[in-house]
Amino acid sequence: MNRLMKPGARERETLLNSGLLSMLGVESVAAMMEIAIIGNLPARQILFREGEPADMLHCVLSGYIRLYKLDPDGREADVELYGPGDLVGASVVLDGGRYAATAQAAEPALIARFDLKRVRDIANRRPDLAVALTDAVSAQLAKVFGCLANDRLHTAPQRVARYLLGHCPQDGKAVSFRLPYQKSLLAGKLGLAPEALSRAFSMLRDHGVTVRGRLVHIGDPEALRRL
Amino acid sequence: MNRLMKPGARERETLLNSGLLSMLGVESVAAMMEIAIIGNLPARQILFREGEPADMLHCVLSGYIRLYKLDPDGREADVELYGPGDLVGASVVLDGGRYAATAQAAEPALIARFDLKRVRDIANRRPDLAVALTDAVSAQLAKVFGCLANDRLHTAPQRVARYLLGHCPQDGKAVSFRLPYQKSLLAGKLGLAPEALSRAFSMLRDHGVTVRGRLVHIGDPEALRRL
DNA sequence: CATGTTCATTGATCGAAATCAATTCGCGCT
DNA sequence: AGCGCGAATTGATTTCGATCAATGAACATG
Repeated sequence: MNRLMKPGARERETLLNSGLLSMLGVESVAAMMEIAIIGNLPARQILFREGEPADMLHCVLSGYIRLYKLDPDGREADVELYGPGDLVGASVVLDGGRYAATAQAAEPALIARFDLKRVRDIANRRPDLAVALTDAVSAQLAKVFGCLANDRLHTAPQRVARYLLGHCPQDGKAVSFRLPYQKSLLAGKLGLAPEALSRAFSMLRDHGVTVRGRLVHIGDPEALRRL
Repeated sequence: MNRLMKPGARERETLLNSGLLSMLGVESVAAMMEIAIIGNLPARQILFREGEPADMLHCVLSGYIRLYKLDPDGREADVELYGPGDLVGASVVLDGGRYAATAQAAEPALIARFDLKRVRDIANRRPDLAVALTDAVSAQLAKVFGCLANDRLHTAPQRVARYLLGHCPQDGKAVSFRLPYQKSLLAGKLGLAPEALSRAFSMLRDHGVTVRGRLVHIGDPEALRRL
């Protein structure tokens, strides 16, 4: 990783608004800031690999981090996609565990890193950190439950429709917005091959969805909700 | 729920060996025992429903609890299956969240219930509880990641083979064992229709797996590992 | 021991999505 | 603005698993 450094003003600002730090009291925030190390990752850089001893907790400041598992013959399955404010690597038992999956920068990214041992030390002294960690991991667990059920219950076009709805600024009226990352990433996140995502988009054309490049226009959100 | 009661000697013993309590110091154990309520559930009883305000944490003492999500038209997708020692309902933010899925007793079950507010109070005083909770939820998260990747990467027979291998007492030699629950439950856990599980078993017959009722015999674990 | 009910298996059909292959498009570069 | 490469689309094919329907096995019940 390039350019390890202490957090500057910008990074502190972003960290303060992150899922984890925003839950903490001022003293715990200070303690975490103290041990934070900022690093920037070039695209495709591996943050950690499945099975490695886990020694770091990470928080995304900008960019996206893809979490995936490998099968014996090298195929990859994405299990999570972390964006700004998200905690990466919390699926690890706080003490002495190993990473459950591989994390890779999907694009150039800025992250904060925390030494896991020191996090644990702080958590043992400051319950608000421990509780905030539990909350963060619980929220992730709930999200993955949703993803798993979504996979098992819905077809590709339905999953895409739900994703779009979840990213509509408001509800009810027509909207346009930009996909936050490239389509192959989105496909992975939804558990689809890129081709399947493409086909899903073209089916949704009949339901008022227009896509050009990363620009998506949704004519009638209600129609999408009904599938 | 029938017969609410304080934990007796048997229940205390089981609780002490549970995933959560076994990680705690004696004082935290005592505090948790203090607020534990034992209940037994008849088969099919609902413990809580998706979307309800979450006010209880549960620990399975015996039996199995099925966690599932519903889609609009009433179809169910199992997302987790909890057995003795497992923590149910931890996918809930500790403060004021709602249950992310529905929990149902898959068979007659004995559980311990903890008032979530009081758990949070204890966690705020006793870091070891907060940290143990984080660990428990982290472990669940890692497990679900594995499940999601498994779903996306492997076919039905492969998933069944992996399940069987994961439940083999030892490795390398032929073994027999009993499925811990009925096959329809196993099918749900693996994200399969019961028919698909049946077919998977019959394919595995050609690879040294014999099934009669709940009894499974595995002739050559190595053959299974190679698919 | 008989009986009814739930659970499991088997067969046949259908639909959804992975895969392979071939263009085409969009985007970053100079 | 045009170039070039990776990303995205489209088409054809195949595989896998859901679903429906019917039979068979296991189990609790009286």
